[in-house]
Amino acid sequence: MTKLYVKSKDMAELLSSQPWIDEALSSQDEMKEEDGKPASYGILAGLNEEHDSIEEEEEEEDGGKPKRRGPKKKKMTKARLERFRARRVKANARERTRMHGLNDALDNLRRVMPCYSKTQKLSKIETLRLARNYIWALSEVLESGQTLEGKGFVEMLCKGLSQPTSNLVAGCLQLGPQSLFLEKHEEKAPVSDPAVPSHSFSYQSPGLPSPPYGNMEAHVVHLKPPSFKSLADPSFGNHHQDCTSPSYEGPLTPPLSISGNFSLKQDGSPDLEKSYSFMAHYPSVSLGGAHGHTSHFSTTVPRYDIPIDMTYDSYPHHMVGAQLNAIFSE
DNA sequence: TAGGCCATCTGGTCCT
DNA sequence: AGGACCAGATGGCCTA
Repeated sequence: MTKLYVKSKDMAELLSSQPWIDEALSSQDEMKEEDGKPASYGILAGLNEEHDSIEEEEEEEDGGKPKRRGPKKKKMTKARLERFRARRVKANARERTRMHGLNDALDNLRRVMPCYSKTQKLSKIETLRLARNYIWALSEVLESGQTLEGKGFVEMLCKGLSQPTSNLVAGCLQLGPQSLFLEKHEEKAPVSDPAVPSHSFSYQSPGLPSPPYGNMEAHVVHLKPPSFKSLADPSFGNHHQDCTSPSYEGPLTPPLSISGNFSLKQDGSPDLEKSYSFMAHYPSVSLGGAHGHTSHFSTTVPRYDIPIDMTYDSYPHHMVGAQLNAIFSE
């Protein structure tokens, strides 16, 4: 049964008294079949042109004969109705495409977030909140020129996020990289034996609630560079090229770059063709030795992700270790 | 079952 | 006139 969505019962009665309404209503069911979606809302779609005339008549009816003014309303003929429907279907398709584009952009944003999972996507609103926090946190790092403490970084990222998302982010960031880049400042990371799984990635309960969505191992963690001092070092972005670890075929997310993102080719070198290029301007940013007032960072920071849908046991830790050593052994 | 999230439809508004 | 954008409404799906 088709529903009428109108402002008032009176209006519904008024509209239903119109001769064209039956035809229009019957067409709604066809619409439903065509679009594969309920047409319950705006069931009078395409008939609003007629609403105006109806309301006009109502206003003019006080006292005597309704006077017709303004452009003469065309009767909703079958041809007009069909034209309207065609227009509406086209508009719906455009709107779908538009929303898909929006969702794609949101997906791209998810991929460059500190915590990314294909299996458990952040909601739209949480993605935007996390993005805001992420930008904020990175800005803080740039301004202070210091590395954020792991806990502080997590706290900044989780500000304003829902509890489940906070748990997810906190859990992801406590998986290992945090301790990794904190250790870096204490001592040079020893070159790990590629054959031996990296201890840094052995999951230890961080004392935080478990992520609500599956295992830790199901999420991608974007590793942070040890400090943003490295960003100012032009040689930093080349580390991944020197990495001699076996080529990893997993889903590397776009590596983060201050100046944009780049994609990695199969051999691990940056795919400049696919790189985004936008310059970030940071006025008077002090980066531990970096000079200048407006910094154009053209260096890139490689990001290495733990692939999703891969259990801890199956994950090639030695590759992670090699990659991390390449990053952090500066 | 309620609430959150999402995709879609829809009509209005603005712009080209 | 037609397209882009927007916000409201709706129903489906999923989870606690």
